[in-house]
Amino acid sequence: VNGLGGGDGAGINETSLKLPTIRRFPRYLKLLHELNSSGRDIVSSAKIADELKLDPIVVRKDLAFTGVAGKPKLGFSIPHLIEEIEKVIYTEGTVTYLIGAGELGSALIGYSGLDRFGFRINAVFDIDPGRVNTIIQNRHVFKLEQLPEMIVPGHTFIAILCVPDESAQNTADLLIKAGISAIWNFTNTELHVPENVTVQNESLAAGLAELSVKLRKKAGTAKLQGDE
Amino acid sequence: VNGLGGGDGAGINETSLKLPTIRRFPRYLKLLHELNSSGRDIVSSAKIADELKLDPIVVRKDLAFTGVAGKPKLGFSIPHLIEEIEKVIYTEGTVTYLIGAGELGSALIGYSGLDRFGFRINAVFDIDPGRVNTIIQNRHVFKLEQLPEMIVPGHTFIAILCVPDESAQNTADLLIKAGISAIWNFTNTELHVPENVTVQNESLAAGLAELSVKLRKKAGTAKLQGDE
DNA sequence: TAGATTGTTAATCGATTAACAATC
DNA sequence: TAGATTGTTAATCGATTAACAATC
Repeated sequence: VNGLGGGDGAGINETSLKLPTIRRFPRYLKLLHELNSSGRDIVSSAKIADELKLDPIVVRKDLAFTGVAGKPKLGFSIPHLIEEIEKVIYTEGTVTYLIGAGELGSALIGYSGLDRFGFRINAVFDIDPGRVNTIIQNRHVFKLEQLPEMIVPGHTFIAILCVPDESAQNTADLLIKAGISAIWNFTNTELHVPENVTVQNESLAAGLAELSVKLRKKAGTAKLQGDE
Repeated sequence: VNGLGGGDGAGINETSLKLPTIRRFPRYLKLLHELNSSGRDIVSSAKIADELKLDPIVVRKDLAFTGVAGKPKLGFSIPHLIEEIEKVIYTEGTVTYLIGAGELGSALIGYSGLDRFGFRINAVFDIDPGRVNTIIQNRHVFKLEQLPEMIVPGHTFIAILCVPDESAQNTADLLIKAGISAIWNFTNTELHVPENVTVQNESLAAGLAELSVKLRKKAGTAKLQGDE
């Protein structure tokens, strides 16, 4: 599969791939692209760990999943790592529809931060007559009712859900009925979906809560010294 | 060890608050508000677990951190839970500045999904002359250079970083120099900051990677049966 | 060879899950 | 009381950290 040698092939073993590892892959990928652009061809786990403030052992274990073999005393081939990590992250052969061209939705249309991961929104939908058939961020906005006929067999369809919290479940139901494979949920609503539909929740609220507690902890330790 | 001294009572013991618990708090809060609006006054851990698809034991352990005592056979007081969870999540006494009024930045200004957490952007800054001194989302955009003079002792200042990846570190350096306490980082750049500055990374790329792998795993198990 | 780095196996740590006692 | 739910202690599971062998 990946040229590098032995038949049994490198390539990712998705079954055992751990969630924290998956979430670190984009960080590796970005760094590797930067190193690559600067003309480097090989990098050590120590170097990566240093740049990303990780433990070198974590890096080695994560990279082991790519199947790319490192060379002792030298490190890992940057192009090979890039190739293999992209294979995991790339949403190849998927069609992505954005639902809800409001504030957050239009931001995602205009957002280029995910381009390097092969991310591309294939069409934009909305239910608001004021938005339907207008151009937002250079993209035509389709009527949501047109979505079902744009879902055909042979591809994986991902819906990015950017509607108001109140309409989240109703819209999800419509998408599920239309045959969507996955929902990337940017609302704060807990979606109820059948087992065969994948949901990825993106919760700003969770991040804000985390930040808030971090700050309070810091303030706490700053004030009451001599504790601990 | 954490004396927290006399006052005990209810209230959160921040020291031992776990990260997964913190990230679940907003989900509890949203549900509790909904139950409260529907006229309920008390709720069991089983009911919460059912609504949020969690294990009831997880819910009880999480709620234990709030210090609110449940009543056997009945459940927990909804208003009390709301009060205590809000104490953890609310960014009280903090001043929040948004840096970068591009696509993502303006989306965050217009986004109301965090209102219930007491979230409010106090001022908006940008470096682009085409944006400075314009009104975006009903908010005046200040010149970034004006930020330092708007940081004064006695408050905690949070910067929401929505600038292009390439200018992320430079902008962070400027914010740190100005005396910011925390950076909510929406860029894909790994920020290098001194120890006393809190960073909260919000990575869309991590979420996309997670979704991508989930989908591939599902497709894999659907296709190759009996493999291993 | 000597040295540095990979790669794997074992130990620790933390979070979830399970079991059960306490209580209204 | 009986029953249901809380709350705590123990067991399991998973991820990180440590130790060390393999290798170029």
